[in-house]
Amino acid sequence: MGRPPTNTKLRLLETAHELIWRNSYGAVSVDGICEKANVKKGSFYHYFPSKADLAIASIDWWMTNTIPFLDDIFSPSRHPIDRFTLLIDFIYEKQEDMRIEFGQVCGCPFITLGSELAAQDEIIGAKISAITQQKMTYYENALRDMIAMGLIDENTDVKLKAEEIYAFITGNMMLARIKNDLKFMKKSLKPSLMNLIGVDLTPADLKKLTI
Amino acid sequence: MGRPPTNTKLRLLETAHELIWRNSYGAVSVDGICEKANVKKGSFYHYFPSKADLAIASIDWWMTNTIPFLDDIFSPSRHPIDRFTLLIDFIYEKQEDMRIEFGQVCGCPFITLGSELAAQDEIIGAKISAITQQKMTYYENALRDMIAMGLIDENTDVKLKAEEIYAFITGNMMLARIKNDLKFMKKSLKPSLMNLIGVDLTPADLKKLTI
DNA sequence: TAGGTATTTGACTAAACAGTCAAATAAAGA
DNA sequence: TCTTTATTTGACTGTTTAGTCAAATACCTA
Repeated sequence: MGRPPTNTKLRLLETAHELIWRNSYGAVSVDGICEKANVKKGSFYHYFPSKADLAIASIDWWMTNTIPFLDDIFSPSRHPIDRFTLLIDFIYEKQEDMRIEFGQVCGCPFITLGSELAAQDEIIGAKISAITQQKMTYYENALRDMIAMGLIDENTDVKLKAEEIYAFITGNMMLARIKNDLKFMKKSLKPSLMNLIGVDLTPADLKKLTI
Repeated sequence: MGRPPTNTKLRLLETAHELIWRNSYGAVSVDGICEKANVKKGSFYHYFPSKADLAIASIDWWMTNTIPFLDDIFSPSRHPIDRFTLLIDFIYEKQEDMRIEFGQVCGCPFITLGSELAAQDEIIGAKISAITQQKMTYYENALRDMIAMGLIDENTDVKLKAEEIYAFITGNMMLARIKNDLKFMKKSLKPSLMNLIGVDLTPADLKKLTI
């Protein structure tokens, strides 16, 4: 009964995500999103009560899209070291795709938006904090498996280490965005991360970790 | 001859820096800066050709202010380990000051602004990249001194390690801003950093590194 | 084919925005 | 006191902004 749903809402989410990721929340207007998504403004406000609400919804939508990839990458069936190297591959490939398509290394969409808006909007701050926590949980599990396998020091504080890993990857993505340059990420992020985690690899194995 | 200079330009730089740091470039208007600085709009455009120019000038001004502190912290007369622990103290104290004054952990002003604007404005991107490089040079020198003193592995790649350190500290500041929380920075940043650098400390020494 | 419902439209507002400018003013030196 | 020069003022413009709304439309079901 009634008119069936369309993909308008989805188009708005996708477009908003892309434009905000490439540029910034402040630099993107509702008009700009509507034009790119081929949606009239009235439709926009039919689906979202405000620009901020769209930004929040697009974060949720993107995270929902990302979880299956993380579930795959951090599958307990994988060797825990492979989980982290696959994670870096996943991040690098996405960044390289963006760079080729838009000429711009875009970094992490959550962190970029969170950094811009956390001080203005508590809801966004809380949302990004929750995503941060969610991602660190994947790391914690991998670290626990590494301890069980004797790959890292059994006294490793996994919560602390997960936070370190997250800050390290985040910092690198941010710098890649600012410099618009993926060299470090390509050449050094994997071996540096292995070193941070505290896993002992032979120099030969470390060399193989360049993407 | 002629009317003497005033502190108007300086007031604009200070105010712009504070407002943009606390909020974001996009959330701060020229009118807002003028009002807070008690400057009429005509005066603003007497000193700066555009809002973007003021942002760039305020970055330069802030970096110029910061250099004497970095020179002191990274003075070759200090023990290289102390240089890094003092750096973290310096960062933490500033963040804690901001949190108390404004109720908001503000993170690194350069990185926050760079992340927001790098994709829109090449000049800003290049400027922040240069500042990044400048800061890493301090780290490189300290690392070389650490090698000379036998504190870290003599095969350490100092340029690479300096980049890791910078990304790590940056990532932590960013997360502190997003979470509006300095707990990790207070409790764990110093020992985690020492671990990243690869300096061997006794557990007792590590415990002392909490701020 | 008629009725019900979600979607779409386009014209609208009011505020905020960056930036302009000619005129007024303040002070130092001659 | 007069000239010179930098600074300050406030009123102004035109554009962009987020957000509103009543009316039109599309499509499913009965």
